[in-house]
Amino acid sequence: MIASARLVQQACSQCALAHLCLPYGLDSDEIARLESQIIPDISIKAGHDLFVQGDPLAAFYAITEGGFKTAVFDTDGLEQIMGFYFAGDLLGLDALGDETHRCTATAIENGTVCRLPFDQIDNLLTQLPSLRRRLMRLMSRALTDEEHQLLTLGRKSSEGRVATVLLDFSQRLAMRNLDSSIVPLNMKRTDLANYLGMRVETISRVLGRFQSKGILNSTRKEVEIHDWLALRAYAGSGAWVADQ
Amino acid sequence: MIASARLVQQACSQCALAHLCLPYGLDSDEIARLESQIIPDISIKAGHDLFVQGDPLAAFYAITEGGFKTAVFDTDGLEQIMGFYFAGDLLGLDALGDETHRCTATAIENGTVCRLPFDQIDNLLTQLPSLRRRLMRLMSRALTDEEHQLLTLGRKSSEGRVATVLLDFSQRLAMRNLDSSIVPLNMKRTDLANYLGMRVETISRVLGRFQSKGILNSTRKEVEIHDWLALRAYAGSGAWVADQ
DNA sequence: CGATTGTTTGAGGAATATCAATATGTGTGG
DNA sequence: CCACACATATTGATATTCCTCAAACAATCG
Repeated sequence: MIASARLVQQACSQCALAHLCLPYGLDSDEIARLESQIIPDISIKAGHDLFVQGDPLAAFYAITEGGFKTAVFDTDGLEQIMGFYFAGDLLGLDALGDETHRCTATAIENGTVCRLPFDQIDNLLTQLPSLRRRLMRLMSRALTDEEHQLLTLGRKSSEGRVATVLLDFSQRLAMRNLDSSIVPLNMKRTDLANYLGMRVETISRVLGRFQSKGILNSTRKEVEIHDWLALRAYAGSGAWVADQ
Repeated sequence: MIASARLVQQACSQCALAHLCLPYGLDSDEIARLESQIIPDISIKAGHDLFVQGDPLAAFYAITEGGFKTAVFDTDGLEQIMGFYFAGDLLGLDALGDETHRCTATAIENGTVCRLPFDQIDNLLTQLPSLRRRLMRLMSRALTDEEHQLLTLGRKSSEGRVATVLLDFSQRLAMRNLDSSIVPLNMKRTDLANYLGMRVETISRVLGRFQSKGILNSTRKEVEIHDWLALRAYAGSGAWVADQ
């Protein structure tokens, strides 16, 4: 599982996830200056928040173990889950604009994080253009991810949505050199349903249909992908809208 | 109409839309340096692209007249419209991360733009921290907007979606000191439908229903809002999901 | 003015939500 | 370590929303 993989050393320079994280693209000297500022190995229990929507930006967090969800809450209390994040992902970039968090980040299982105090990072930013570029790049990636999600919610059927999220998780496993054919679903079904704009029962049924077609094998905690082509077909055009 | 309003002078320092645009928050000296770099008053015809997904970032564009849509295209050619933009809005920020446009910007009607060549802006960025902050802020706002849209697509019924987009457009009129109760719908219904993840027929029916309830008056080109409370109620919880 | 494009309206059907019941898992205290 | 209570997941039956297809209507452009 992504969750239980312990791929991380104390310091960035020895961290197996550095290529996904903030240090990527920095030289060893710059990494040294960065890692002197971070507080590694903070453990977070399932259900606890790293930060809450509206909080002033105090720190970024690099996930070293476990999984998190981010969500925004409407004025009416309507919740929309924006994304799921796993070891190697960086949380808190959402607050870069006005130094206030625009979403809430909650652990979906026990895990550990590195804390990167914002003051210190901000200082480093003025000194290290490469770090500034890296941060910009990560922020830009966040925008791209949200756009993909908009496309998923706007244009795809329930089968297309489920196929898409499975392939997305799978690809993120591959980026971590983990088995991409076994996709853990550590979040609750309600969270997944909320993220995909559908209901838990529908998720259940779609997974059931995929399983009976031999596309995958589904249990409560994970999905094993068998027929990649079929799944990609569902994710691609598995929609009521090939036209318009 | 937003579209036909000609609120703009040649230069930023005299531009009625400066408070929405890049110059906001800069002092007069900084604005002078910025406006010396821009090419104002470029006219764009309906249907033409300012930039295309995949293009290297050459310039930002400030809309001075008219309206634009941005869209991303899937590998399968699936199109999702990401947003609509009007006079005072800045286009091209999507490319800040890797200096490549992630979406296509198309004029939905004839209009004019100011061109801000990226090289020049990039130079200014190293010299003007306030401009850097401003750009960051605008990028962050783009993220927030997309998150709202995710909530709309993920959680709201068709009536909720239509109500939401009308109130959004209305609010943007208010920010420009225009009559916020008369919302022009200059884009085609298909574009609006695509943006909202629904079909043109459904848009039509929802507007019809709203009209017959006295909430608004709808013509092909614009909507006049009468009952704000009702519309807000639809936009807020006008959804199949108050729970979960 | 005709051709084309865009919008509205109607009837029917498919996808997915809702409600209800069952089954499976998970944690806690004895 | 077991048993019970509670949370979560699946399955089934029904209802509703929204899409699909078809046609009429209105606007726009040459």
